[in-house]
Amino acid sequence: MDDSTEPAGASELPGGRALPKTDKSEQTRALILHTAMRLFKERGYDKTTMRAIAAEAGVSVGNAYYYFQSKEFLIQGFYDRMTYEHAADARARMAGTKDFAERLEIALASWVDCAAEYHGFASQFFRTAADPNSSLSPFSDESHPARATAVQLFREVLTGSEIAPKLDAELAELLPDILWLYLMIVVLYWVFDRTPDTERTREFVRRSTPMAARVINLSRYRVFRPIVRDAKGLIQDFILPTVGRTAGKQ
Amino acid sequence: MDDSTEPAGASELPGGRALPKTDKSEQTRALILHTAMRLFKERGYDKTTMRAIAAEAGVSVGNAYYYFQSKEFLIQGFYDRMTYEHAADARARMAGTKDFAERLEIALASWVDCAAEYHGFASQFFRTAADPNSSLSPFSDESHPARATAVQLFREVLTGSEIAPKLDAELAELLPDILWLYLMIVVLYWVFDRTPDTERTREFVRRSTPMAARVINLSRYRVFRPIVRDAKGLIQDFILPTVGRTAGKQ
DNA sequence: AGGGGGTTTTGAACACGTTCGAAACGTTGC
DNA sequence: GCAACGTTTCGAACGTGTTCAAAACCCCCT
Repeated sequence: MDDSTEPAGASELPGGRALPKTDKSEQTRALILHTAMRLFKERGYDKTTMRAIAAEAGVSVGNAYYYFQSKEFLIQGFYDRMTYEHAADARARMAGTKDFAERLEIALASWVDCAAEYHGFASQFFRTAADPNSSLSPFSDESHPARATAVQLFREVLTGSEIAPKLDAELAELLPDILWLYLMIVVLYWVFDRTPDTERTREFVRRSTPMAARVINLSRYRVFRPIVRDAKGLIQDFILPTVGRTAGKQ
Repeated sequence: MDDSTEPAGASELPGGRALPKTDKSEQTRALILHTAMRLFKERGYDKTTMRAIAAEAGVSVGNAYYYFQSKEFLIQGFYDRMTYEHAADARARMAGTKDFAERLEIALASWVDCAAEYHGFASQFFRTAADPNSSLSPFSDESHPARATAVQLFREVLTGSEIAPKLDAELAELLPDILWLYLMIVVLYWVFDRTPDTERTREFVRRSTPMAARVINLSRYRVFRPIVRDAKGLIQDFILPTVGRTAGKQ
């Protein structure tokens, strides 16, 4: 419900964002971001002009650009925050559950819920996120913190479930990243979803998670060894490196 | 090597493009498109201004807009054409091959080859293609012809192979669309690929096609019945409808 | 009090996609 | 020849994202 007022430094990336010289500048920054998010929700991304944001926030256009490299960058802050909120919400919701499929479903459903209010303009900036050169791309270096947070969540989805100990260690290592990719697919589905309250995406999650869980479960059996080994190799060699290898770090 | 001079009507969609009143206007249209493509290749999409295109083509900006609804629409023509060329090239290349995995690999490798010269600016307009509201989206109605062409190609990849008759009929029905989705993943990979000559994507294709073929092969065995059935249901109910159901049409 | 240095803020100016009313052109019928 | 009408072409003007040099502000030092 309430946005605003960044976790203060939590999402301050040393690499790209504006330099926070710590004082009321942080307040201005928050004000601008807050105003922008409100207008985005009210009118959509494209229809919200930088001039409108500045005017509404009571600052000059130039000032907005002092804090945010570009209009797109206004989104990164919100993106980080949502990831963080999602992780917290998902953890809380799956606390009492041990079943892997259920945990996975909860984690994904939680994302859909957290993102719900932004669905209106999500597609408009999804375009930007799809640009490989954009720092908004989920694969970019700038998105690394958010990605790491999400991957960590999926690690917990796994380790908190009863199938965790039964899995091949190497596969268990890869799974969090793979599940994150799975989330990316759900996000893609969600962006394109035009049904009321994105009901179709929710249904998609309900239907697909048990199957995903089943596949992972089956991977333990002897018959599947060769194919699982190949799949692992493929993902390890071709997918994760491109995606910004989170695996193997801490 | 040579672009230009649209197949004359071949890619004229009744829905969206400019109305060709048949005469030298078609020539102007082609001139503009041709010039645009050249400049895109030379300088990239973003760095090519409409003014530059118009100037270079020796027409006014307004004239360019008379033929093309927007800068993005300049791309659709080329997109259609490439799809067409790809289908032709792939067919020729896999003519003598019966092995499914090989045919699949050829079809995908052919795409990478056909797209090679556009890789430079592909990522810049890929952004637009990722917008669900854009007609450039591979899932949009406007892209339906191109999609249908590609799906048809994959149908032939399948029917021309020796495993075709052994497959469950229902699955065989779905496979062309699924393989097209596979191509979309390759495209995604390719867009993000920064290696010289997109060598990594080529390697990805070489490595992933045999595995895909193996999975499809395995689907015939009894043990996998339930999971294959679920997967089929999932794709049929949730993926294809969203994607613009080509399946079931002729 | 007065400077000096960094930080923050400003708004005019720029570039580019796009629009639009009007002009030029071409064809057809007289 | 010319008038009428649809098609094509033009280019000035608009809206918007972004830049930049200068001003305002703030805090510390002397």
